[in-house]
Amino acid sequence: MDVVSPDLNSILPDEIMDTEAMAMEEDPPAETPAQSSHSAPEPAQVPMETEVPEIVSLCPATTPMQKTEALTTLTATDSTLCVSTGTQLVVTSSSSTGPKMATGPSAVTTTQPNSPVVGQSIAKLSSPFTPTSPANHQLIINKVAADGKSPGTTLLKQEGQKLLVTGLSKMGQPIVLALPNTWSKPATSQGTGVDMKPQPTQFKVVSAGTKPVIGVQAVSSASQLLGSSSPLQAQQLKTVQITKKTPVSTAGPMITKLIITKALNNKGLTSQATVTPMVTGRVLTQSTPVTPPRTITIGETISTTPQSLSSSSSSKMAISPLKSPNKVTVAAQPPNSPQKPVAVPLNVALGQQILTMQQTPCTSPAKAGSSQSTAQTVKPVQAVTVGGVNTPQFKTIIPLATPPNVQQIQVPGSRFHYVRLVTATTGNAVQTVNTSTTSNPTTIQPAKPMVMNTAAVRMSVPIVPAQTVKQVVPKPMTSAAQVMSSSQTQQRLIMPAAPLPQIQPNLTNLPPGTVLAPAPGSGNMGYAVLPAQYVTQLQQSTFVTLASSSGFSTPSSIQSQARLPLNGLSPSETTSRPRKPCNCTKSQCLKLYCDCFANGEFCNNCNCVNCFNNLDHEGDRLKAIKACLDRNPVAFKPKIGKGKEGESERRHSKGCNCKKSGCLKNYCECYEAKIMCSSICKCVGCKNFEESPERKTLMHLADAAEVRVQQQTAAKTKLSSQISDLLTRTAPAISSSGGKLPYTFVTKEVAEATCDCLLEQARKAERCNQPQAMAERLILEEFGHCLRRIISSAAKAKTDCSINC
DNA sequence: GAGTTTGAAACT
DNA sequence: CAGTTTCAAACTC
Repeated sequence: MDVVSPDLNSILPDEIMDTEAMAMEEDPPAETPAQSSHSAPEPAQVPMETEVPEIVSLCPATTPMQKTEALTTLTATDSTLCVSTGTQLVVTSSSSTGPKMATGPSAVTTTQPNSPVVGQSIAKLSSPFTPTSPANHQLIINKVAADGKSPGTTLLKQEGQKLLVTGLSKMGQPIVLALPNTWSKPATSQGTGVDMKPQPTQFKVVSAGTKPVIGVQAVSSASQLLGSSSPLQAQQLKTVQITKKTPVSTAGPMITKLIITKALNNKGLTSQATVTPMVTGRVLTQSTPVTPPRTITIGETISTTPQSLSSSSSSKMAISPLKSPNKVTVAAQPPNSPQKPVAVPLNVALGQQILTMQQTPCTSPAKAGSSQSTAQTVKPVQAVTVGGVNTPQFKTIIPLATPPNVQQIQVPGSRFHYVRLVTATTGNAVQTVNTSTTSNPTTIQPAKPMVMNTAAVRMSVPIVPAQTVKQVVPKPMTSAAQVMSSSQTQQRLIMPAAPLPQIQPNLTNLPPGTVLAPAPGSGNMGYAVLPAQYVTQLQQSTFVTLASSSGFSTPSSIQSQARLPLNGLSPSETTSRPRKPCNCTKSQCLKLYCDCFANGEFCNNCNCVNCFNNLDHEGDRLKAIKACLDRNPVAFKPKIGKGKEGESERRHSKGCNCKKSGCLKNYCECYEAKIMCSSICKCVGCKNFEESPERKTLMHLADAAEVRVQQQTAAKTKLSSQISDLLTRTAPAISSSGGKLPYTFVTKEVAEATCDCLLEQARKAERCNQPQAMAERLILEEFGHCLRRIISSAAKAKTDCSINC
């Protein structure tokens, strides 16, 4: 399973983001199994901004023969990782093919004792993209300086029984990794390939004082599985818990905890055994106004053999920078371990984004399932991407194991009052995921897929708008279970629906409402991409619960929502300014002419004629989608994306072709998206560039007009509110002194007379050809006069009353 | 609101 | 791939 931060997207090496490449990487040539186990590919370490702990100590495991151990006792105090705001974490548990855990800056590489690499068996702090040891099951937390150079560069030295990691943090403070004496041997033994007994390893990285602390605790040595045929290695569990502590603010402490638990089920004893990674993931996000802790629990189970480790099975996880208290729990467990719902509060509002990807040796879960036992079959994966900064899109994929029954569910507040959920007829896992803002920060969830036959499916969808969004466009994946993330505005749920075998489009390009064809042999797995609105509009409530009476099978359910930009518009913009209804008449709203369709949305409240862009014409819609994708594989990707490397400006992916508008009208897609034309545009007479005086003038006018509109709207709203309040107030009309209260003088007649006066002023201004500003002024002045007269009358009446009384 | 302009999408 | 047509939004009156 991969979790990739959107922010990391731009800096992640291709081998990380490209799942295909990863698959290849994880599939070393069969003729070189030994090599793979001893010299795994060098992991690409992802730079990240993480404060480096001043002191890092590594503690040995309790017992060398520890097989399966779930680390559930770690707390924020014993193992913590302090990550500064904006820190990105990429945590990858490596399989035999190579290290698979890496984090950004402030990297700590924890190599298993029996790591193939001698001398680097324990830990490593390195600069960005520094080759790490090929040790399997490595945990790499890579410290990278802001500039990727010396400040964060660390060196790793192993001195006898101690492993020292030296380096300087951003603050120039040395980093020390103290390696217990018991740790030195495993690495060497691994290199020899002799006596590969499990070497329980426990890491504790703790820093003292109030400064950031990085804590990594690993229990058991999964890497020992490599090349080891010992039956004692039935299951090994590696757990890493990283807790982030940030300086306690007045608003409350911000805590981010990352718990990674990886279980390896080493069943086979022969080198011919295959690896069947089972990945179950659950990501729940929930946020509260006070930025509660976020917790992500991802269960991963890998059943493997010594040989299998060298052939495949790796998992990566990248966790986006955590700008707020986070809590991430990643658990990999044996297939048979119980899996329980885990509360994973995640504050999406802070721009976090998590990209979860399933990576398996097989091209699809279906294949994996066909080649493996039921328990070891790669299960459908549920993944959620949480839009973070500039994150364009947020999608949830809920693979099904069975052909679903489509159901309609009334979702209050949703533009689309239906949700297509699919019923799973098989015994595959249906999981109920609950999110709670008060979830236990140290929750560790068993990764075992749950079997919930015909159980109601509930998806609690905490909806929190993301402050910012960053585009994440993962490359096409071969696995049917994927996490899609693109820079589209709308949140989307890909949910099980009726299978449509004839369509197997690129998931990353699919619009909502799409039903994905089941992968061959996948057991009729189907996916439906639902319009995001139904969720988006449910953001009024903290949770959205979708229920299916029949339920559908998923190893886990993940729900999280974030508002994402649409073609460059910020979430707030898209939220506050719903897309216009289309007016298509001839395209049936099944071509990209239709904005609704192009945006991957169903038409709703549109003015279109003969619209097929709805669930009633799902078949036609799907065909149209397929046709569009055939013409343009990225047809449904947002046109506005990030520019070239180093370019922070958004730009049109294709560029415009304007010829007459000068790119200063909304005909131009660049101008419409409020971006300037770029070198890829083919426009003629373009005036939409930085220094263009026309553009500046236009922008100023537009800004002024917008401000004016806002002011007028605000004034109207306020005035209307005041008048309404006066006219509808139910307070006694007679004051305690017996006189009429002033507002009682604003009778219907008075109000009408006032309106007449105002209208007269408007007419007068119109007759005189006064500019609008002057007209408004005259009207407002007249309104002031009217008010004064009313107040004067009220005061006079009160005075008279006082005299009379 | 009707008609025109415009440029992307679709088509050839 | 280029030219043409279709289409719907943007724009003008």
